[in-house]
Amino acid sequence: MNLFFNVRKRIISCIDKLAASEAIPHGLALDNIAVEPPRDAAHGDVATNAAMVLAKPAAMAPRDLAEKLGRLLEEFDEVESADIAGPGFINIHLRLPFWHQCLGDILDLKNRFGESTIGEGKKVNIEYVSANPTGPLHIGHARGAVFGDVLASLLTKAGYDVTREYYINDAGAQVDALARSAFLRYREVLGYEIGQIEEGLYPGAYLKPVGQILAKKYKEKFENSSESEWLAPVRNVAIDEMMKLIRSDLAKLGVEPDIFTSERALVDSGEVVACLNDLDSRGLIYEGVLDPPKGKKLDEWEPRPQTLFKAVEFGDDIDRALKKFDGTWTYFAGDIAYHRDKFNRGFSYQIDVWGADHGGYIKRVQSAVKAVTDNQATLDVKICQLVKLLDNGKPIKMSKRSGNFVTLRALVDEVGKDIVRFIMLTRKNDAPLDFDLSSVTAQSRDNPVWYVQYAHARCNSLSRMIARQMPGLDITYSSLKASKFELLTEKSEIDLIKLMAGWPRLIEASAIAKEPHRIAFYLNDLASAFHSLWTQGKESPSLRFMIEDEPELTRARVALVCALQMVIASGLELLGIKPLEEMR
RNA sequence: GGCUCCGUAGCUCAACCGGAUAGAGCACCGGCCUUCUAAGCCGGGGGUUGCAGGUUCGAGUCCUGCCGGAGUCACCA
Repeated sequence: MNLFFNVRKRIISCIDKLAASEAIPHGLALDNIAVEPPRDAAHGDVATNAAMVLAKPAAMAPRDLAEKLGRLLEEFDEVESADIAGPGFINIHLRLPFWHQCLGDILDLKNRFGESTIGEGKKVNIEYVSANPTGPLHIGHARGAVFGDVLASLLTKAGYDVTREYYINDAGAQVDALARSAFLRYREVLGYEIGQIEEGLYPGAYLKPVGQILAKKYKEKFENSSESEWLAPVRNVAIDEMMKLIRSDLAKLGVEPDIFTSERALVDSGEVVACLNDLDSRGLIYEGVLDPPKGKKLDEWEPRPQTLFKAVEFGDDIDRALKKFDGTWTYFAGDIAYHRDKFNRGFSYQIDVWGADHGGYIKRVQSAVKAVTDNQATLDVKICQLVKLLDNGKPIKMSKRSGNFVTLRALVDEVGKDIVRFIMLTRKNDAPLDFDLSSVTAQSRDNPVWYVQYAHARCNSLSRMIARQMPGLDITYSSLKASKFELLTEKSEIDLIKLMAGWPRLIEASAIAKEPHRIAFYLNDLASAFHSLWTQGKESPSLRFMIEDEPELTRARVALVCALQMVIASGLELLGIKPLEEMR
């Protein structure tokens, strides 16, 4: 399905032939042979460095080897020419019928076009968002949510068996602070004056409904009781309510994790203790004193003995604490157990999506994963950089402390989920992203969402036009599939097919690199090629899609547009975006 | 100071696990609307890929050292 993969097979068969004829040695390493589109389309459809890679081990001059390979490649029907260029590249031009066949394949496969098997059904766990259950999600979470969700779709399309997971940090001091904040709201409902909410608690109004739920559930039960009595029950209610809130925020964005795992449940079930006992039995835990960090902040440093994990043995910079001063587990201790738990659930391939502020935590967790799975698991961590929210070029100020920050919900209500999703993927994940509220809804070339949707809608507008102007022409799906593709001979038409033919390769490359943003960029390219072709019809009537006295040519061109629409739609589908049928 | 990420056209960014003459958009200049949505398209100028070395047939991409920016730095999550 991936044409570059197919050409690669051809090339390797040619290498085998050369080896069989003793022209080159047997068993040369083929791993470094690249088969890819040349940067400059004038160089051909497919280029390979095979001759350059093999030249040295074959003890031949690259160009001589290229010559031999090229001649053999030209024996294949679909190969028009195989030219030698530069230091020994082989540039392959494919014949028109090959591209016409591609178009037919796309129409046959519909939105399954682009599916790949490189994942080989391997289980992958993608953990993303994983925000503290202490309040509504904000705009920064939106990026991680979209990134993780689309990465999951992408890997699914590439043949992996993907599980989307959300880790609930419901065991630390933060949720105790949440409980205390909710308790204040509870007292507020009971008629007490709560005054200024103290530093360190959550002042947001979103906890008022939780206060009411508590009041309804417990009446005056905790009115005069001590914290040790009310903390746990209030905390449970508050966490439940926050998770409901978070789940509905995510759902608004079209994000629905497959499973939610609770940190507290891991602690309560003894998983954390079991995990650390295991490390301890292997001599990887000790009581020790860390050196102070070099450079800054020397003043507040006090050397203290702590329970430490030998992270250095597994690649981290220093050993890491497992217990806090009060004797409870650190977040890290829970995280070790959590990643081990994922491994025990069958995920030897794990991906975590984190915010930029957690970058310093990567080595630590990776070292733990190595230790705890005996190097049997791979953990990739993808970092999403900050999102800067702007309005007409001016930054919108946000402060989480005051409870005054732009929520994900408010953002989605303002511009819509599809736009949020697309814009979040208009930058590489590790680059900062500007999100300008005023420009993302603009209907112009510089708004990529609009531009891609417009291309999709334009495809429909062609069908409508045909129905009106050429009512006798059958452009049902089955008729389009049977149309005469050989009538498509214009360069720009074939170029469009070539671009579409690159979709499977793009999926695979994006999946390997774990870079879903490439899909958004590709869709932009596709849209651009189509808009260009469309406008060419203005100047050259022969290039129009609809030509009334040439029904067969028109049908073939509609088939081309139909295929394009399918590819755009399946790309948008991958991004979790609904393609628009018409622009309004 | 340690670690991580980033540094590409005036601006915002691409560049497919090392490939050929580094590409788009915006802005600027010049064209294209009785005709499928001009909400668009075409053309032009614009670069020592932060600097200096190294690895090799070949480096924006890999390695080392600097410069500049962001994040982070026992015990929080």
